[in-house]
Amino acid sequence: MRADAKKNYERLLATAREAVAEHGADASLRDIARRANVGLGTLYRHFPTREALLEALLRVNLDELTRQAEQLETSDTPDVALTSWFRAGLAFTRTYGGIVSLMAAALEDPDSALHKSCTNVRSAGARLLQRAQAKGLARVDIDGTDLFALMGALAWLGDQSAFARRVDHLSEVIANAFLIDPSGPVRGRR
Amino acid sequence: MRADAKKNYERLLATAREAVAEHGADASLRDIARRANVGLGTLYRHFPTREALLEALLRVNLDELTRQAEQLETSDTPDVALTSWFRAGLAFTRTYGGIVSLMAAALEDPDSALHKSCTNVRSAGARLLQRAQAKGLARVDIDGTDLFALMGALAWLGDQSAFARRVDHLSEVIANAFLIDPSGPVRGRR
DNA sequence: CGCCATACCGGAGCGGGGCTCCATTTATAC
DNA sequence: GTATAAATGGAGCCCCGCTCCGGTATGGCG
Repeated sequence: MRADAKKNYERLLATAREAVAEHGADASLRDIARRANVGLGTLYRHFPTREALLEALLRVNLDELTRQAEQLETSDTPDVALTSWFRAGLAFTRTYGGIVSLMAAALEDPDSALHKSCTNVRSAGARLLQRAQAKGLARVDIDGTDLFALMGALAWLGDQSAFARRVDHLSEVIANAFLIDPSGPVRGRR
Repeated sequence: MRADAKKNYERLLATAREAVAEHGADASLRDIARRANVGLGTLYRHFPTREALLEALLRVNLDELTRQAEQLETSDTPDVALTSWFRAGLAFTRTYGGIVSLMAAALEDPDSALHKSCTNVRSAGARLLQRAQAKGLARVDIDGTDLFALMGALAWLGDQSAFARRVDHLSEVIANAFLIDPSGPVRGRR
């Protein structure tokens, strides 16, 4: 890669980070190019699709999330491991607004730049789930995609200002839904 | 209202119904006007905002949903009443794609044309929930807004093609999360 | 050092969207 | 039949995503 190209690439990425943090996943690409002092054509050459740009932005975080799951796979309390990973995933979705629908779409589109990262996350979560299921600590009628879906649903709630502050509470509720507490869950605590 | 105005109003509504059914809540207003053989200005006079148009489209369904809840309030099995209303609400969100984020936003915006219908639905659901809670059949750390949020989250899942076919299953899972079965729930049935 | 192939750049241009505004047309009351 | 207020419709403005290509700068080579 030529020196000027690399410079522009990194400029774009930095600017995109700001813009997406500010306006969510559907930030204006034209605006990003403008703010990076770069032509629109340049942006599109480096990132042919919006997914490609977001992939570059999210790759680090998504890989980190997968790594975390792998690390938690050795835990001897698979239920705790599962819920804490679930929380971590949810926390990640808070870094940028509106990314979760892109990710959901990417799951089904093998050509999306986000496809691989997303399926990686899904499988990582699936393995954590399976370990919990094997010890009778989680419902067995749930699979990795269901787990991803529930995380996505909660992430969507986090994007809606009417519901955002209830996400923590609702994620507990939903976690209780797929976990099985052998000592009998204490429900309706309030 | 002048006769021609009324004619156009109804044409627009009919066309909008088709277009929104086809392209979801963010269907092109320009396109709706075109397909209704009506100027864009005419559309905007009758429906000054997109919310206003959707309000006209959804009013019937939303009122029906509220009515159903009121009817179920006399049920002597409040848990069954709650879940069947929850399902009905979910079924409603399937009539048009992408309406749920509009509704979530309307909940917090008193100026939205959809505000009243949405808060009505929320309160109707809240009453059903309270009855179930009073008989110890539902978690008490949940309120009407939480219920609305969970319905919205499932509706969002229904809009994502990767998750749509799991909605029925996941709605059972989530229903189990806020219901309390006194005989002890049979979890992980599969 | 200077030259040239080529990788790279930028933005004009296209189609489409939301929304406004007002000259023109039309319905209706008299 | 006419006056008048109501209603119309589309041109116009700005934003968007995306493509395409004439111009420009870089880096290797003589």
